[in-house]
Amino acid sequence: MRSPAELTEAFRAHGLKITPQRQLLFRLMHGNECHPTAEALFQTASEQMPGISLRTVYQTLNDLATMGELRSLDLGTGAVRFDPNTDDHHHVVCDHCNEIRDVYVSGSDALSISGLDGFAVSNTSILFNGLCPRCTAVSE
Amino acid sequence: MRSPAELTEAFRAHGLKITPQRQLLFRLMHGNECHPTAEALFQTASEQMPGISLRTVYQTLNDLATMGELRSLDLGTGAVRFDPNTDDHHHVVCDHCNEIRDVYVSGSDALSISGLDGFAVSNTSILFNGLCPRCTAVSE
DNA sequence: CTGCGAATCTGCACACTTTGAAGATTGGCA
DNA sequence: TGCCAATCTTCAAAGTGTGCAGATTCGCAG
Ligand SMILES: [Mn+2]
Ligand SMILES: [Mn+2]
Ligand SMILES: [Zn+2]
Ligand SMILES: [Zn+2]
Repeated sequence: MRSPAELTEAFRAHGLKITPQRQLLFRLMHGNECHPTAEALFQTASEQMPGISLRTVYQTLNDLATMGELRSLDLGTGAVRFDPNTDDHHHVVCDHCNEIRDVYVSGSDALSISGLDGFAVSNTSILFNGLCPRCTAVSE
Repeated sequence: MRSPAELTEAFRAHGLKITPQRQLLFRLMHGNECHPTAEALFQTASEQMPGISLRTVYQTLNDLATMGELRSLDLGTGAVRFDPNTDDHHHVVCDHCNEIRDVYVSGSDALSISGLDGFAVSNTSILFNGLCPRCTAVSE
């Protein structure tokens, strides 16, 4: 996802309005590495802008995802998560505390895969589940 | 997942009761390759047993999943899907009609992965998205 | 073959996430 | 400055899944 300044330019270029709500979300998402849910962003946003609505958070995040500025991820944690990192990468989820980290995988072209016959695959995602370092330490 | 007869035995052995509802679901799931949702199974079950409740379908499927007789899958299609195939395998989902097929992947030990440091990974799932043969044909 | 009691089933309420729709507000331009 | 389409807020509702209470029934003891 581009910087708040660049996004502001891009929005203007597309004839979209620059509202304080959008600018706030640009800032909150830029460089955000914690893969927040809309609800989590709403909480944070509400501190800086009391009265902002959850609906607007959803709307803006979905718009940004449609524009390709961020990815929306269903990692099986109940709510969709939003990721400004649009690199080709994957994720690992802690089954205990839901912490999420980026995972980079290479060499996947060496996999031998059967069952995709006839399918036009447009996306491949690898999801790792387990316990994060903290939760591993606690539970032993 | 084992056969309805074997499951009946296993249930008895665990002190669980054999009810017509459970037996019906044993039959509906055995060898079922379409990865149905609880709601879909409820529809089918209702034809053969009018009055069966959706709650019981959920309950029974979850019990079977807990026993390891079937896997519950979140493939991002909105509702959890149930799979009597407990082999180590993955899935491809058609983004247009939601058809799901099994995918077998080997050679994943040759992948080079970074970002899992400290995580105790207990499960890895690969999800392919795209268009099934039928939907590919239609949309061209 | 009964009858009992614990397990199960049903029906309903509710939590949670996300979206639809209508009316109020406002950014951007004339 | 004023207009108006775009945006925001608010509220209702769809869709999935679970908790709970009371009705039913399976499995066994007598
Ligand atoms: Mn990420
Ligand atoms: Mn499968
Ligand atoms: Zn953790
Ligand atoms: Zn299809």
